Amino acid sequence: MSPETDGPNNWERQVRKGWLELAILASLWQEKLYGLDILRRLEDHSDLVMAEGTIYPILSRLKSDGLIESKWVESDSGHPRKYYWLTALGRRRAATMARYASGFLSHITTLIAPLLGKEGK
Amino acid sequence: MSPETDGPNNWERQVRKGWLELAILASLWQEKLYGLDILRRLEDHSDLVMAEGTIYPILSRLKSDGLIESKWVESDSGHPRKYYWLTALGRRRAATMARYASGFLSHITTLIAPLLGKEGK
DNA sequence: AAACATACCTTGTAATACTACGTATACGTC
DNA sequence: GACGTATACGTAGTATTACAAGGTATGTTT
Repeated sequence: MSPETDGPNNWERQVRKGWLELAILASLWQEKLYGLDILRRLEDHSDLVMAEGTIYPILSRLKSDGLIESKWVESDSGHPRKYYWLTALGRRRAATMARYASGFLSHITTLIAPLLGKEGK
Repeated sequence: MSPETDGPNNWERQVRKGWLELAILASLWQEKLYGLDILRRLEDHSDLVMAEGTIYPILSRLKSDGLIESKWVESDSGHPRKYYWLTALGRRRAATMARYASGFLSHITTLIAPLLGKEGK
């Protein structure tokens, strides 16, 4: 067992937290998607893995905040799906969040740069 | 009042969360610092503003995890200060976290890139 | 010795996401 | 047409994180 694995990925989880809302809005930037689809895409393309019990409450919150809208759609392969898309407000908010996040990412990048060089392993 | 300021900076807070531990470890990478000093430096150089009630519990946690050590030091300008520095384990952990964070930052950057271009204001 | 400044610390609370479970619809197969 | 399975959505309870608000201790200034 790796010596670094004892308190195992608590901090990984911590760092991933808080980005889910923005990630969901970003997923809907170009296309309408349904819940599990958003989840799978983020899992495939990003490091953002979230449980079903996580995404649905967030989608509810986003909807009640007026950032997204939804509609039930019958599916070819059985079982209906609830598709979501951005409202005008949601689109503006997503862009604003992205700009803020971008600045934040720069700060963090600068902050941790020294720790990425040679490291006395 | 800006039209975007209604649900005000909940999401900003959200995005900042989770990075505090790494930010504190990064602050201690080169030098020993005391609590309020860490807080002020992060406020000046990064976007990471945290309350006193936030930093001390984190410092306690980091210490009980064996990532940092501390020592009281008398100050010239009155009132003693508690200086913190990284342990060997803390240094390894900080480097590991930084590598993980770096990868994560890339994913997020890619994810939000489309939202940063021209935006239908 | 009273007022102020610095620094550290603690208690209670709100928000976020997770685990675990429950519900609904449709398909296949016998 | 009943049963098992797969897909998709949803909820209740819980743990963690950070914050707001307040408290303690030391030293300086007047």
